[in-house]
Amino acid sequence: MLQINYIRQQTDLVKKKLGVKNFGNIALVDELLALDEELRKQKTATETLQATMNVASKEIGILMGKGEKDAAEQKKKEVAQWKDDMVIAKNELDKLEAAFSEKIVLLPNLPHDSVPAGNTPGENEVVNEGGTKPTLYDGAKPHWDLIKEYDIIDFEIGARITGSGFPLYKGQGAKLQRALVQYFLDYNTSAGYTEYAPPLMVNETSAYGTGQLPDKEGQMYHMPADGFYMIPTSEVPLTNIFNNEIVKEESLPIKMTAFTPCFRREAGSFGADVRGLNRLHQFDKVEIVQLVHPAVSYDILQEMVHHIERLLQFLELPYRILRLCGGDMSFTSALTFDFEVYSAAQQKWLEVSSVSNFETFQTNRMKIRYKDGEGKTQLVHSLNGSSLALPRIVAALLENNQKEDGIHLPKALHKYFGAAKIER
RNA sequence: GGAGAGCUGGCAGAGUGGUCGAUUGCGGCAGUCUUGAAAACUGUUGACUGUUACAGGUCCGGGGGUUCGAAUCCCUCGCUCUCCGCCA
Repeated sequence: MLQINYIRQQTDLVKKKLGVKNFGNIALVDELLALDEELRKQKTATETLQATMNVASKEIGILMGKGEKDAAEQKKKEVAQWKDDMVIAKNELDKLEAAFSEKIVLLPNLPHDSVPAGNTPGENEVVNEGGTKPTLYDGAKPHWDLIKEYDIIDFEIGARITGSGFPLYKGQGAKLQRALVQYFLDYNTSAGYTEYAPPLMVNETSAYGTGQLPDKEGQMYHMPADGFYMIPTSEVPLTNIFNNEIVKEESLPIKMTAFTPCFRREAGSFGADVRGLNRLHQFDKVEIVQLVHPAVSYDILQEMVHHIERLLQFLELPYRILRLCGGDMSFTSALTFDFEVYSAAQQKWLEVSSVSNFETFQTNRMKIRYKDGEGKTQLVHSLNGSSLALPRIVAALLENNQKEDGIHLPKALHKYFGAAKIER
């Protein structure tokens, strides 16, 4: 969440940047500032009264200690008179604080200066492309047909067990998942990321910390009996590992990676986008997260982009990298690069990774800080990216590499899959 | 699931209604000593908020209550440990 001090000092800039993000309620900034002023006034008044009462209470204590009971009783009566005022002042303060915190979490992160204006995916800026689109043979099919032909993923049975969007991987399909996960994790850990296997459900505080709440309330599976949410991405538990900690400056950057299934309700999604593996309620993903020194966060963002780009090159998939425009960026992000791979049979670009710098937006909520050279506590910057989301990678691998004699896997996977191709 | 015991500063661990934001030890930092280090000794050392700076306010697992005053008493939730039950 944004820092009120910054909003106070840079009001016009904040409004301008919210405009770039296509935020609909810029008047909220002025509402917040008014509320903030009232809040601080009330706070001063309440605290002054509190200070007076504290002094008097202390005096009573001293009188009691000396055994001057009558004087103490007299003083007690005096202090009791202020109590009602205190209750009123405190109530007012609580009300203002609740109103304030309810509103400040509605402001999205501010976009970085390099974020292009725009509201639709079409306005995203292609910053790099790589690989070559394959030429498919005559009998080529989209992946939803291939998975049946090879009997590697079954949506019908998954739907019977749970519901639509919960695929059942089978045989070579299940093994391919395992191979990809293993490969991605090895690739990340060899780049210095520490591997974690975090909880798959999180509590409300954690979901709030990374910004899923209150923004994405309806998109997570919720367990009301226990107050838990199924994670939509391992970003949530990973980033929360350092929740409320002051880390050593020299321990930065903190690099984390994890494989987890991800759960998304995808309420409101429909149409051709959801066909086959393109959009699921449960899918596997390997994630990278970094907590870094603010001075270098944009260098690290570039480093993470290169890290993921190389991974796609190893997978020999045609890809492109997009700098998201203001209106297409997530609520929490300051700058995001999306990676898409080309899935040849459905002739579509599929998003397989999203790499973002959140600056202090998440760490301000989670209070993840370090002490700088002068001993002052500062918020670290948080970044994350998918490396990678599996289903669409699988879709592209199947479609792009299909041949008469099977699906030829990229070299990098042979060792992990234990074979060079998927056979009928 | 049942019974019991706990939750205090980076860690250990005192504190059971009043000058307690908290004794002490360890650790950290600085200094003395030393060629250097260790040891010893001395000093210093929580976070948030706030102020030009001071002051002030808040924080002893979370929330609520009693009281002039709560780390301390009460309620409630969470977590940890021990025992029993069940179980991958």
